[in-house]
Amino acid sequence: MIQLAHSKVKTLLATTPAGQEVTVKGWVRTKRGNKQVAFIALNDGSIVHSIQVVANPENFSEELMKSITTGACLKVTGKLVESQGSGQPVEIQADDIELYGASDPNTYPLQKKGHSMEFLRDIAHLRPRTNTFGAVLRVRHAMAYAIHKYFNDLGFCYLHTPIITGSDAEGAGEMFKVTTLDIANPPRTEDGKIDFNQDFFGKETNLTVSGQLEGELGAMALSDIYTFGPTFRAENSNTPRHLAEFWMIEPEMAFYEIKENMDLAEDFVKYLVRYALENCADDLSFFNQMYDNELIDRLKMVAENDFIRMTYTDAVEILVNSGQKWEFPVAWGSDLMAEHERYLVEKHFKKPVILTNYPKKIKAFYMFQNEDGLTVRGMDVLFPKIGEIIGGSQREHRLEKLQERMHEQNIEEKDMWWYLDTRRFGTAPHSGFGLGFERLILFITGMGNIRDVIPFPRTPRNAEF
RNA sequence: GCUUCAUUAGCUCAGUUGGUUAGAGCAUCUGACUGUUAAUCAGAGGGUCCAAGGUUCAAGUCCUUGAUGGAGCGCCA
Repeated sequence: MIQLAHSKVKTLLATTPAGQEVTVKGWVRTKRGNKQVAFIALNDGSIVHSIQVVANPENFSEELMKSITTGACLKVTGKLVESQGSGQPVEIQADDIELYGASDPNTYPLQKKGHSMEFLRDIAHLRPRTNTFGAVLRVRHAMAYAIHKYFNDLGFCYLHTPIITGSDAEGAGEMFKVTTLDIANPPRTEDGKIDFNQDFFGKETNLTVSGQLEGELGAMALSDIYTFGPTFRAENSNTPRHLAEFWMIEPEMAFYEIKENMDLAEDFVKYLVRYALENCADDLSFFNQMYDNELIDRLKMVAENDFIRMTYTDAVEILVNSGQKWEFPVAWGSDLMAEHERYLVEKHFKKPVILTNYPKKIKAFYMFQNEDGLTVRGMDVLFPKIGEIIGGSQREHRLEKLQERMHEQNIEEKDMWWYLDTRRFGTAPHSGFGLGFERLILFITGMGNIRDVIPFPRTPRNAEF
């Protein structure tokens, strides 16, 4: 493995200090002290903590000492010793300091004290340098790794589904158009419509809103696949839980029925929560202390307890008999509103809930139809605070039943010939679901707004950076 | 998209019933201090009160419109 001449802060903080010479490189968080001694908190993003560099100003030029301000980048060489102060186990007695890049304190926007999340969003190019975003980005990385590890260990195959898609029947919301046509003066057909035959792909194309349909094609050959990639929805959604560009994990499994689908979803999420508790302890402690005192307790609760599983019909009965006053009335056949889902998860059960067997009229055409003729085998996993974290279903694998639903929803068979082929040739029961990656990170970190768990959020009227 | 709240110093905010020269903490700068921990102490500088229009003798404050941001809701992951 590569050996660098400098050490990460994370490594040094876990090293037994014996006066050994070390070199560290990072960005200054704070400097304090007097003419006799200066304390520099240096952070390189390897861990939420900074390392304390102790410098005797007499050993360095006045110009250098003045340049060491919040945000400046330094290379420090010195002796790693046990700290005389009580705030940290080790510190570096600096012998040599090199200034890589100064940072004018009058114009550098980050200060040592707290900033609002809204302000930090305006300087998203610099916010990774804060404790909070460093921690978010490390947790985000750890969760991405854990997702691949989980599925790899289970023998799933990572399938790359297309980002540019030519299918417009997915029905998961408004799509972003992809075109190379001159939008000011597009070519027209004889009847005046835009002639997409002259476009790059020779047809109308969009950014994907889901990799599911292509994922099913993979599952019908490799048995168990998952996708993990960016997803785009051109919906004008202005909430702390929606992004126009987000990342989604979509496993798709041949031979899984709805029960196995729920088992996998529950095991998967619990694994990720346990992984975070075991591997992101420093960052989770930081979030628990700074943002949400109940975060770690809540994560443990999710990791250690079974999720509630119940049908839509039973949930409606609970809601009707709850005695609550609803802004939207509860009735069998209508979709559950946020207030209903929150009541079930946060008040009634106080733990995650998986709802299944929804009325077919409110769910997508591809969901498996139950014997009752009324419901389909969809499932939603509902979490406290963030609501729906997973949506999925057992898929309708019977050709005639699938065609029937497509006709009812006016979906053209000719546009979906390749999807229907899986039902024509060796069809099999299969299931899958979608996990919103950023919603997972919201839950794991306890952050309140989805725009603060992705490096560069894309939302209506905002595509800066 | 709907509803609602907000926008005052670099940041976070206060600003009373519309009334003289718009304040605080932090940050910055200067000085003090021999080990600090969001260091502390003393002083200084720092303002197009979101924009445009209106009411009024007088607007940061009231009205209208717009912009931006937050929250709730819808759509969903």
